[in-house]
Amino acid sequence: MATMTAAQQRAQAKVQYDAFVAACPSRQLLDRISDKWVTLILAALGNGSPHRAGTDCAGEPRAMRYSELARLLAGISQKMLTQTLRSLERDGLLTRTVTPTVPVTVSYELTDLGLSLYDMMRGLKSWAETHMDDVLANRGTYDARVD
Amino acid sequence: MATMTAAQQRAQAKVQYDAFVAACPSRQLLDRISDKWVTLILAALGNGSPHRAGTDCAGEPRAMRYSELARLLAGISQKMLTQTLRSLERDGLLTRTVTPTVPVTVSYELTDLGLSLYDMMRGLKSWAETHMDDVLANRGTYDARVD
DNA sequence: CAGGATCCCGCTAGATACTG
DNA sequence: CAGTATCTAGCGGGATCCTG
Repeated sequence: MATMTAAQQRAQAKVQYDAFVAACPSRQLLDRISDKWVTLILAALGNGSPHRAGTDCAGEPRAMRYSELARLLAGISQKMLTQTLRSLERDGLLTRTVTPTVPVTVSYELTDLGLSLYDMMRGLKSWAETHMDDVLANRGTYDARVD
Repeated sequence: MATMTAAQQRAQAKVQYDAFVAACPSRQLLDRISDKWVTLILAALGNGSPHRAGTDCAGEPRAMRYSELARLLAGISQKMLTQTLRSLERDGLLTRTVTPTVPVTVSYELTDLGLSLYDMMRGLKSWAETHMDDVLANRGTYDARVD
């Protein structure tokens, strides 16, 4: 059993490190918002429509129905839409309201917490719009230098 | 060919939508920072060490060597470390300096752009620390309600 | 020391079909 | 209308081995 000292100890240290990283609030936040559809759903519910090319999103937060979201987020599959909405509901970022009409009507709306997250996303957005072209420019020159 | 109208048109709309989303600066930023190792490398170079449990990161930005980063980020594989550093260099977020000693010495340091991104990450971090416990609490009650 | 080259595996997004 | 169930392929990421 003397052979496990070196590699094994490193492996264990790694596990502990990973666990620590996973417990970090920033990491958890990133895991949540880095999901492609999460941000789009937030944007949809946050300003009444996902931002489109020309129109600079000027809507107000409002509730939306399942089918409305599905239409707005053109590329999403039913599975991912449902799954993402569920997880957001679970985290208290939005509310799911079922109205027992025939057929049933379900609507989704951001909570205060969800709105707060949406606001922070707009901060991200402004950083992105300020600096991403620099990044892309750097990327271009880097790629050109390789040839 | 009359059978392709419905499904096919939706498919095309989806492709265009996806392309639009991919071109969005916010999306590109998210794709970059949502990478697990990117944020950790940023944190490491940004304050002299990745934040640890007790010590509330109070270091200063400084250059680090490859092996130093590898030791600090205990869980990372060589492959991912190299790969991530390369992509960050490509984007102009850090510089890679080779000193032709024997054996070679390579050091990495954040650029101004990289520091700016690191600052924004700290904004994220503060949001996370303020609100993530709410999220986790909601998650707990939601799970309890299901039983 | 710093990194390139391969192989391989688990996860998950997506398509399809069905239902209360 | 608003989902659920199932199956599958693709790929990100890790482990391992090798080099200037």
